[in-house]
Amino acid sequence: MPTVSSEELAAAAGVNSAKLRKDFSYLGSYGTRGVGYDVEYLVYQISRELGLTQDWPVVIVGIGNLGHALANYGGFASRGFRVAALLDADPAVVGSTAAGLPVRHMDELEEIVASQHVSIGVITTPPGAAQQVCDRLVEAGVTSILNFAPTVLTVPDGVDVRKVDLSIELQILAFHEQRKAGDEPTSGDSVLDRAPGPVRAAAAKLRRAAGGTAKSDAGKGKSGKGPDGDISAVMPA
Amino acid sequence: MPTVSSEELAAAAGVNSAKLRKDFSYLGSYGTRGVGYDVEYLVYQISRELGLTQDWPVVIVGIGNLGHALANYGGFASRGFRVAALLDADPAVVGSTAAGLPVRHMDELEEIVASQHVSIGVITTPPGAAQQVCDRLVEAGVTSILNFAPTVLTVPDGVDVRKVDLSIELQILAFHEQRKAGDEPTSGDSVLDRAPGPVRAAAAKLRRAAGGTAKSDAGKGKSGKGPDGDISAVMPA
DNA sequence: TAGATTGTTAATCGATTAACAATC
DNA sequence: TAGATTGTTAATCGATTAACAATC
Repeated sequence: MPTVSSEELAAAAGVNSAKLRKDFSYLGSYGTRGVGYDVEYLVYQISRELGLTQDWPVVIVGIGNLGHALANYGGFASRGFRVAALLDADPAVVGSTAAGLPVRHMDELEEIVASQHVSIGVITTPPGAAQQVCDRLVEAGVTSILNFAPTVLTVPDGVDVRKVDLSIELQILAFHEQRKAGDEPTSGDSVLDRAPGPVRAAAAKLRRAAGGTAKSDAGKGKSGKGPDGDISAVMPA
Repeated sequence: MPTVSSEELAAAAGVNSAKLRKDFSYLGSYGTRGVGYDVEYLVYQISRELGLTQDWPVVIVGIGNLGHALANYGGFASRGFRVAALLDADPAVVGSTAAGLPVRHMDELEEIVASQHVSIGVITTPPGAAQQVCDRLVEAGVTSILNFAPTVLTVPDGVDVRKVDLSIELQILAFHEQRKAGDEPTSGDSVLDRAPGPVRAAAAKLRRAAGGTAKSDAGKGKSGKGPDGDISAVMPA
């Protein structure tokens, strides 16, 4: 399939074709009127804009179960992420092997970051060590940090931090479960249903989205899609 | 602090107070005019609506590094999630202990789900086993599945699946890194800047959001917040 | 009563989408 | 040329927010 139309792509993604064309137009004019988009060229342009064509060396600090799991994670390599080093402060762990790489001591951090031009660090330490590790990463020159520790990190301006809370998705599932069960004290209804007119309508809409069959893959039509179907809007950050 | 006003809460959260009041109103009228919201009562009502006051037994299938890490994850218990069982198909793993719980054989799945009323299953198996495990969870009565395997699962209507891709957040960081570096081939500018008028403005807005200091915690003012600051809008699902 | 603050209406703002000129 | 499809404008839709009556 050498080319694809906005209509086809939009149908596959479950979105409006005008929105798709408009979104693409922000990247430039990569389509051909009367023909569509060249698939290979489009994939390249989008990949490039998202930074997926670059090689990103990362260090993982804290090689417990989660650090191990991430080191082995297949999805990293395919997105251009390369594990430059695994680091730990525990002498009992240093020297062992994970995902074919040796675990090195934290003291080597600065040298590794400098020599391999590492700009992204992943923190998988226990919560108590996270801020200290973060400070050291920043000091060494890392400017983006992915934090799996349940700790809110403080960083200087110019450094990005993203926090991954592994229980967020479980909370979203539980929210839906609760609504599937319809086990509210009063007659199976949520407080939302006791609210007046427009609120009740919004509640019904929420319930349809929650009880629907929102799959993890896109393109199964429009039900459960869009802002109304995204219950994460009402979940805490 | 027994009560709090929408103005205070909005300032702390970095949102508009009218929006906060409107959002709260969807849960009911829990405030008192001239006074504000009773903190304890509000926390309870929101927790209840989100399902955080319930106990949710979950099974974790696939006790490799990631399964181990999740079993040990402190955030689960505090959100009402209780690990009902750890399961694996590998006889070499069955019988070992993780997070103080014995790893049990997959053959016990059906009995555990039925007797402990498990409605949520977590899949941390290798990708090749995920669909098979998923089918069996569904057959056993599980209606919500959290999938960490890099596999798109097919489930019947009425079953919710959420897929966790551990590299998504890394991709977002890399996207920002790319823009910090400003290392586009042509004079440090993105293709976005070569687009006409309104598009260039949107691109500049995106760059401000990307290059800004978006921290993982809320409440540091409005910069980098809101839809414009959420780069995930342009990331693939 | 006077001051404070909610809950909600109405105005504003921005995002989505229908429509269509441009053009392959 | 006729048909197809993009890129963009203008209309529509929905979400956010200013404003304020209700009321503690």
